[in-house]
Order: sequence, then structure tokens, then C-alpha cells
Amino acid sequence: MDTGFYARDSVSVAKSLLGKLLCHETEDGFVSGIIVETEAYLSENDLACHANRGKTKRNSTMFAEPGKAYVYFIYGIYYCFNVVTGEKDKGEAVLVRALEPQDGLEIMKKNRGYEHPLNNLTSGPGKLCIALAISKNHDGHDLRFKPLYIAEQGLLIQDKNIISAPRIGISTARDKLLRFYWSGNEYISRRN
DNA sequence: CTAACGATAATCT
DNA sequence: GATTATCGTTAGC
Repeated sequence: MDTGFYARDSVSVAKSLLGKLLCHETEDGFVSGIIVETEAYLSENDLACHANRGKTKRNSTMFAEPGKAYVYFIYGIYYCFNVVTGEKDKGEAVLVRALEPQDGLEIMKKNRGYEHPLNNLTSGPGKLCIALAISKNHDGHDLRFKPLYIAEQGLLIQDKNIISAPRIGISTARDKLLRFYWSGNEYISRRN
């Protein structure tokens, strides 16, 4: 995907990311998964957004060029993978919450420690970072280039099939429906 | 099946 | 000192 894809309003990008392929060429081999669940974090009137209270050391990547990866550490254990969206310096991003495992299943299982069925391999923001070997090193990486990038998968999700729901794990702005997935998908992080 | 909780650290108040 | 864009385990139906 080129920069123009990411430099649109963040809600549109969050919806169009559904069905795209997140790819990572790791030292162990190629791993990928279809994006099945996203959440948008906006700069205006969104208290749940990390960038809401201005630019800090942690969230500085959110203010970089659209199309870059914003990876942060949370709960002392996990990473979350986001894509910077909208205009540069606005501080908006889309969180990738879940994938349908595609390539490199054995590598992903190894990274996650085996014993996981497919629908529990990458069904959560922390889980997919472990499975795809995404870490703080990738914060600020330009997603147009290898080893970490997003590709067209030829899977078009119709807007009428996209479900909007409250975002997960936040205590503020619960009224905003900025979590997106499609009905009948087996790989999302949580069923409603 | 669902609900509660601890791990563990950066960031904020 | 409290909170957090989480997950796996454990306890309780």
C-alpha cells in the first residue's frame, strides 16, 4: 500500500485495512495474516487516544508520517501494533486487533509457544505481535518497505458488511463506535 | 461456559 | 500511587 492509502481520514483507513495482508519477513521465515479487526483512534474529541494530551516520548510516532508503524509496550508485558493514519502531526492511528493466520503457521505457533488453535493464534493485539515477532524495534518503521509491510490480498470487504462496535479495554469514550470487523469472522479478538 | 485476577512497566497525577 | 488500546490462568457456576 502507498502513502495515499494511509493519508485519508482514519475511520476510512480502519475500514479499508480489513481484508489486507499484514506481512513480516522474520529471521525464521515469512509470516502473514489477514487483518480482520481494527480500531480507530482520533485526534479530535477522543479521550481514549494516546495522543489526546499532546506529544510525548511514548506517542511521538503517532505524529509522524501516515503509513508508519506505531508500536508501544503495555501492561508491562505486551506490544500493540498500530498504523499511523490521517495527516502528519495530527496524532491519529489505527490499532490492528486481530488477524486470520495465513503464511508461516509453524513459525507463529513456535513464537506463541504451540498448543494454540488457529482462532487463538493472532486473535488479539498482544497475541498478534508475539506471533508475527513485532516489537518495539518496529516503532517508526515505514510500512511501505520490507521486512514489515501491508499488502493487497484481493479480499474486498463491503461497507455494508462491516460492523461498528465500542472499542475494547478503554474506560473513556465508550460511546464511540470505532472498532471494526465483519460478521461471521472466526478470528476476531472477542465476540459480542 | 463466564468472571476475576495477577504479571509487570511506562506514563500520568 | 493509580492507571493502562492485554492475556493466560484459575475459580466458580
